[in-house]
Amino acid sequence: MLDPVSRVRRFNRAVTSAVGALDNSFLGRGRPLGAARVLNAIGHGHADVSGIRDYLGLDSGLMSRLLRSLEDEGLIETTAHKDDARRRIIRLTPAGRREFNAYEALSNRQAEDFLARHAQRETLLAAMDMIASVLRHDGIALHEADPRSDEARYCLGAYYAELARRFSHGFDVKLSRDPDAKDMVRPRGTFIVAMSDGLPLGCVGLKGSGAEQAEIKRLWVAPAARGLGLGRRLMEAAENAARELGIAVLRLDTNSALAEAGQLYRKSGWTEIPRFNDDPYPDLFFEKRL
Amino acid sequence: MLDPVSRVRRFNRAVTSAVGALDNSFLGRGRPLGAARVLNAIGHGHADVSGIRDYLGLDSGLMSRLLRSLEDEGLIETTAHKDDARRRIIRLTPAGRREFNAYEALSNRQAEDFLARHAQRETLLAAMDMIASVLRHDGIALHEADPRSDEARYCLGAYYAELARRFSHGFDVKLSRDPDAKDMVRPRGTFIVAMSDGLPLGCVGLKGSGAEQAEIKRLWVAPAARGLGLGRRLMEAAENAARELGIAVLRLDTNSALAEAGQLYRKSGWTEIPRFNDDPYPDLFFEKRL
DNA sequence: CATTATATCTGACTAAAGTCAGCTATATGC
DNA sequence: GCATATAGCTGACTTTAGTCAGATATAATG
Repeated sequence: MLDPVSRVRRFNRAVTSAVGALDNSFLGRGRPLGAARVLNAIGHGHADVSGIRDYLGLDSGLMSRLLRSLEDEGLIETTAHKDDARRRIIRLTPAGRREFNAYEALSNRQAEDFLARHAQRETLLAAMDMIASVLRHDGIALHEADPRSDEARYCLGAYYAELARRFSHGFDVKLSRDPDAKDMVRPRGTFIVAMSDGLPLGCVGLKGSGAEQAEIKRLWVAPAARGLGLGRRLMEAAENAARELGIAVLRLDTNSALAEAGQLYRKSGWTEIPRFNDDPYPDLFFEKRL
Repeated sequence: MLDPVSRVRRFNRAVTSAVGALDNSFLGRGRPLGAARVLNAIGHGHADVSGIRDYLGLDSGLMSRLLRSLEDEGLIETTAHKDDARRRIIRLTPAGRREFNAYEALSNRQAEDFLARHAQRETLLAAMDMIASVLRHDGIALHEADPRSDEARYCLGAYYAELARRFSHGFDVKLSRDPDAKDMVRPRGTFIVAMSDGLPLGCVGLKGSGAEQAEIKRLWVAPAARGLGLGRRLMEAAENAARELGIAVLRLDTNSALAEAGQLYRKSGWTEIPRFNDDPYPDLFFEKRL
């Protein structure tokens, strides 16, 4: 009925009016939108003038005036940067914090109303995660994290849950060769998570032993981020980290039920090798020389 | 990791910047956004001044000036309404049509770029359909349509495809008691589709025979619109139409694999009755006295 | 036909956003 | 130490959006 482009544009129309409604609710606090946006940027942790300017895409003159008006209202304080007195650091005053909290409450309220309109929350949220991930595709950042950190554990939990769903006989971490977290921390190995605006979207572990051989473990990409090439990016990051650590040969095990993963390995220079462990879950084994 | 409200707000942030980008690309044609929006509204078929004003939420004075500026550019022509000379009818000139097409090309281009960034188009489009449907929840309109019309056939096609997916032994329309289209057109019966901004989201058929008994057929709600209470709305509309047509008893058949449907019927005054036909697919039968 | 309502337009205004040149203070490189 | 670069600020300006009170023409009503 509707072609794909029309469907995207239908989405755009729907979303444009919803965004407009949020803007209008922000005007309810008697402050122009520009000033409200600057206040919110500061509340969300942007502390330096040029950072806020870049984030909001504002002209330096305009920015300066908006800061002045917030200062006149007693909502912010500015001090010179410790190492560079040309730069200014912005901080919310207690009154500014209260005002920021009021804006936060408005935003939260709107988000709750949106969710309340829909019975299948999780389906809807998954759709929103996916779209936000595509839109902010360029903003998906990979960084190394401790495998015991919150974001890493979130990814691992999602990974195990997905294996349990996809393996016909389920999945129990305890039966699998659960890599010791210490082996996925430098200098032995590392653990990499992909984050997009606060939401973890993927992970991969490099499990080393100090020897010149290491293993890739726990490659996972959130359903919301599939199709964006994130698996490949994670694998490249893991391989680069391995090279840095002086590792010459990488191995990994996987299961043929995870078709996308197998395809990714074959397309990026991995070769199938015979079984090299007695873990009950994997049935496919790969190797790559760096 | 992120709570539901934060996820909605992450979505809002992503979408706000995307909408801003579209606005900026629209500014590239050397015309303020307000004028561009009016030109687009006209191009999309809004022909009367008050219609455009309501659609865009503009003040009458501002609207008038924007029309004047488009007229000065030679992009539109205004004539008096045939029956009411106070009202003005707006039409694009050939130059206006060209300019409108340029905006359309920009929008289409953006939509294509968006789709190109993602491997799984259909998944992404389904997510966008769902969100647009929730956002435009109030704009989902039910209207009667010929069961042979494009929108009705789109719905029926989706309905059959879904049955084929959900029935363990598939579904073949030819084996089922396919209601004759004539029985779902007034005065015997009717067919109702739910449309949201050009996208069909659901349907239901009322199959009559001229007698005081009729059957409900083909109740379908698009996956993108589930959880919005659309099934109930469609059923109410069908029951109202039945009352109008002087029908006293409604019957329907369904399959226990379609759990949501059975639940809906039970909750809205239907009672289970014994099998009343020999169609191979249904295994549950309901009746309701109006 | 007079009255009232409606659709659109015009003039006069304001607020907000944005632009740009030049200023001041500080930092950096040679 | 001096030239140059950088960060932020100020003043003067323009554009865009929006508001509101009438004005004008036409339509509907009794």
